[in-house]
Amino acid sequence: MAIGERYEGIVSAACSVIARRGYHQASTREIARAAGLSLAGLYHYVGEKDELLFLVLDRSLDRLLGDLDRNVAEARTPEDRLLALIRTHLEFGFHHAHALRIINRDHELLPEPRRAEIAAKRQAYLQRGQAVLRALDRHGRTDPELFSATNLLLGMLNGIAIRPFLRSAADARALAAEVGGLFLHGFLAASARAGCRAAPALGRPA
Amino acid sequence: MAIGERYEGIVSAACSVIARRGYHQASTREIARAAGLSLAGLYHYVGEKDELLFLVLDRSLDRLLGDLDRNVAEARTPEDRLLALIRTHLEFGFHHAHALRIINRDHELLPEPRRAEIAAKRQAYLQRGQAVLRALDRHGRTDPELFSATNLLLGMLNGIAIRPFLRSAADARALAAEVGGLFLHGFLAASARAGCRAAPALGRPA
DNA sequence: AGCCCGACCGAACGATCGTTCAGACGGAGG
DNA sequence: CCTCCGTCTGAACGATCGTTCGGTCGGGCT
Repeated sequence: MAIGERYEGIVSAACSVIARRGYHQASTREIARAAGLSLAGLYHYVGEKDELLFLVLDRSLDRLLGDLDRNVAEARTPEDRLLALIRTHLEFGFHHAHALRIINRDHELLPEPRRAEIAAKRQAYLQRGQAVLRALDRHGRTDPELFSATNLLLGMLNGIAIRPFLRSAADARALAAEVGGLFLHGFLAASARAGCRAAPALGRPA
Repeated sequence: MAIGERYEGIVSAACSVIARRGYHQASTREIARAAGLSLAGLYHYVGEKDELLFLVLDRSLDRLLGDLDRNVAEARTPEDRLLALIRTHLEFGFHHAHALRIINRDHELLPEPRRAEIAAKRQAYLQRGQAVLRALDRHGRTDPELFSATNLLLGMLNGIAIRPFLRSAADARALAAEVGGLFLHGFLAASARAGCRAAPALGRPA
């Protein structure tokens, strides 16, 4: 077995066990068993349990950010960049469901200073989304408004990326188109600041 | 101290501690301390730790469903019913942030059979949302499409209800109007089934 | 051959967990 | 007065947790 291969096996075992049981319920013994090592053998490779969670989070966020930057860079229009972001997130949720689950559920459980390092990468992801929306804005939205809109979008994506909606890669792409259409129309049309009540062109006169 | 008052104090102490620390990290000793009892005193009122989580979830979901039904019944149009749902959810998130956090984060941790009982109430809430969207649909969406749209909407709401966006009740109302406008435009305008690419009236000719 | 060192294991450490039990306290009912 | 019962407690139980330590094994180097 090549060196480092064991290490990869440990990280992926930790990802699987932590995703299924939650970080604090995932015992080091169970992770060691999933990785095919004894408990002491696991501690030969990692210093403490926190390091396992950090490894999973750090690698997953790096991959997600890499996918996002690659896919957004290929898009030519602001609309396509939004659709690329949505598609990237949903495809990541399909291909790495365990990792996304941990990112959204267990990211607060890390002790400092590793928690800050992960939080920075999460914020970097949020800012990518905010930049995409800013380029798309027609209403002169302020930064706080764009920030909350970004959270709305990511909330939508995470709400469906976790649950078993995505059974195939085609599902992910179709759902991306659906979410893209819905959010794009709403974001472009809605006047965000005023408490506008309903769509004016509803065919229902007051 | 009136009878039952202690019980209420225990439930609210459990809600606070579980929300802050997570269910499995919230020890029965800490909950007892927060309720002003000894550990054994807590067990005089509660059979096991699971019961504490169940009590918090059950009461919170009852209150959320009650609020929703009351507010939706007051609305006269399908659009207003959607806005009432959004406002109800965000106001619940503001007034009972601890409870909503537990509902969204710890609802899977209950053992059977209580887990099924809570899941039924969660599904009842989802179906309320699905019914509101069905009445609003113009595109003849199928039930699975309405189901995923409901999850999109609730994902948006939970994404912002958790984080410290809501600093005041006025914030909750303003954000409800913003979310309502955004989602309503998107839901009414988007053609959900086809993979429509971008808004056609963007002023950008292909 | 002798040696070293990374890989790995069995067994144990102290801490904390959920839960239980025998009993103390105090007021109500006889 | 005594007794009963609901309320509440200190102290402990066994289980499981994260972590550590002493030691074994085997292949590469000299």
